[in-house]
Amino acid sequence: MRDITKMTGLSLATVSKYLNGGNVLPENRALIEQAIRELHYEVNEVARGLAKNKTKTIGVLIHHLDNIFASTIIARIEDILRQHDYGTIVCDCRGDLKLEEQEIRFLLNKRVDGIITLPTSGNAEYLQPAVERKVPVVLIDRTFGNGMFDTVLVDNREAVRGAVSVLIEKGHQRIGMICGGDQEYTARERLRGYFEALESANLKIEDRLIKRGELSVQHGYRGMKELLEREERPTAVFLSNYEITLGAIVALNESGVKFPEDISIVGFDNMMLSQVIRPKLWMVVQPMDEIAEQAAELMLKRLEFDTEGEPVSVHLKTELICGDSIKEIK
Amino acid sequence: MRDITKMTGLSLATVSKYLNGGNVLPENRALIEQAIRELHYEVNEVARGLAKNKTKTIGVLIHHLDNIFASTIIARIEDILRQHDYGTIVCDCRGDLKLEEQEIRFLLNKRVDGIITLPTSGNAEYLQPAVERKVPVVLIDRTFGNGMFDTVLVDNREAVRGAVSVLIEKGHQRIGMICGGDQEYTARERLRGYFEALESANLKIEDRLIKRGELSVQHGYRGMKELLEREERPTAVFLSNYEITLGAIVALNESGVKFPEDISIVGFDNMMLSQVIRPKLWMVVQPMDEIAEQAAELMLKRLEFDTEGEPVSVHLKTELICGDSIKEIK
DNA sequence: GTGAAAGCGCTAACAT
DNA sequence: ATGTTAGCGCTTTCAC
Repeated sequence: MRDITKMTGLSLATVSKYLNGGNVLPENRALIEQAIRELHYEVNEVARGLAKNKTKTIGVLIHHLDNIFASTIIARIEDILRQHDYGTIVCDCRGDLKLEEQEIRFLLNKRVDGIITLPTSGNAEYLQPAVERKVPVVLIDRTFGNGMFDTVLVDNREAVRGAVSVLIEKGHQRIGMICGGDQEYTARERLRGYFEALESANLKIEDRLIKRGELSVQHGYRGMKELLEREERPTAVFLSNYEITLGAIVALNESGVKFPEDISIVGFDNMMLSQVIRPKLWMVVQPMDEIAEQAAELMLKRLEFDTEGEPVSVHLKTELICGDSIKEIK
Repeated sequence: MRDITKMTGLSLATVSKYLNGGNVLPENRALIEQAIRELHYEVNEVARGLAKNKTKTIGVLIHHLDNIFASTIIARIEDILRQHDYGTIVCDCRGDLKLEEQEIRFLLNKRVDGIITLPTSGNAEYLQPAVERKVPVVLIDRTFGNGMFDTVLVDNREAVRGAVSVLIEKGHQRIGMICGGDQEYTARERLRGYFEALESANLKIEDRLIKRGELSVQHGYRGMKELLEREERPTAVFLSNYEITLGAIVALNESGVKFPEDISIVGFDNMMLSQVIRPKLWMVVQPMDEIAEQAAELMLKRLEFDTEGEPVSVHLKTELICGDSIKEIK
């Protein structure tokens, strides 16, 4: 930049003004533009960040980056933010609470302008440093119910209730559920949807049919195996996320149990899976793109306008895709 | 930081030294530590970055973040780098050459210390700015054959040759291939492996059996459909990446064509898929973790030691997973 | 519209 | 071991 002033005879202030879109005499503008070209000048965003106290980067903290749901959303968010000149620093805390806390500090030290997160933790404690620094936070997929942050959620409860109701309508009474742990908001909501469906059909809730655990292929696999071993097998099982669905299907394949003949299933999260697997899976799918868009938009709004306004909560609908993985019984 | 000096009566230099692990009198150390605690002080990495001309962040530029191969690798890289105190700015250029070029500048302007990339482009042009600034670059999965950058590759050609040879051994003569476009290094290599296998078995290469296109579910789907429509159907098809495999299987399911009875297939990239899909898929799998680890390590080496040494190229082996998706014929 | 000067928060000689 | 000082590359106030 100094070189530009030398080359043009203008001052730092003028050049800076030009760079930031201010008014400059046409002749000077031309001068500067030429200098920039000749010198291959590019702004040093670090210096600018220091001077402006804004880095034009926002931190994205998620529980698992190698998770189709998360990575799809992040990809879209990144895309949108970049179009608004924001970069994103992505941190994956691998489902580790300690790491999650550290990562927030890490991002804050890098002076990100905002944080978008798919939380691991069940409480907002770890976000305290961000609150103190008044760095805006947008939550995706999970919330803490304290109403302190902008949030993008999906109607998990409703989605599961609907899907399980379909099972019930088709005559299923003993319906298994493989889901996440009670400490997770999303898992709790999905489980509640399951309960609600059973209750409103006056079916009894059997704890042995519910397999709580990680949202992992492993857990899906083991959960399904355990359900299959029971003397009174469920006639249908709800699989409450993508990884679990995958694992459960592996278990079925291995055990030679066919769906929907021997057992009915409904999966979650990945439309593609429902098309690839034969017979076609019934599946609850989330509007990933919209989740991403809403989250990015909420963040951009905070950044450009009302830094202090009331937290906003966006609720999105899921969709139930019909397939052939449910058998009508009785 | 200024507050710390006031609180402790020490100078900026001393505090800075402490923060950077220099020698400080035990008493002063204690003083500083207490001040830090009371003030909730955290380094401003932006300011530090400006002063040191090192940002401790490295840019990761990939063609598609919502791609299981890419996101798995990125997740692991991010993990490793963070353990060495490096953050990562992830950019997804969505397979767009223009964007890819822009993103490099974007990263450079953010003054990343290094760039790791899974390139979209077939030539190194867009990396020129990085070279000029002497920012180290590590290539993953694809190379430009100019030997200018550290690179982590997989034996694509060998992998496909091996897999196709298995098909041939099992009696297949008309073997289809659905793969990426000729402008992609990886696609070219895989195709060459296919050719080599056919040639060494003295089978003729039929261009009509080769479906070049995007590495997308779409292309896999259409490619398979087209192959199925031919009057002389291939008896086997090699599917040369994960998305293509997925798409092809959808096509098979839709068309009611069963594997391995009606057609044999070998997939690529995702072990999980091979377990979930029934019958079990034969599949070439890449050592994702190792790819990530090698890439991260190459980058760290450049950063900490020989910034000027000769480019290193790491070659990794793939694995061929046996399944039930190949029928022995004749 | 332009320029001079102060300052963003930190590091790195250099001198003590 | 500690303090003084200059400076990293840019923005921004305030005169002009």
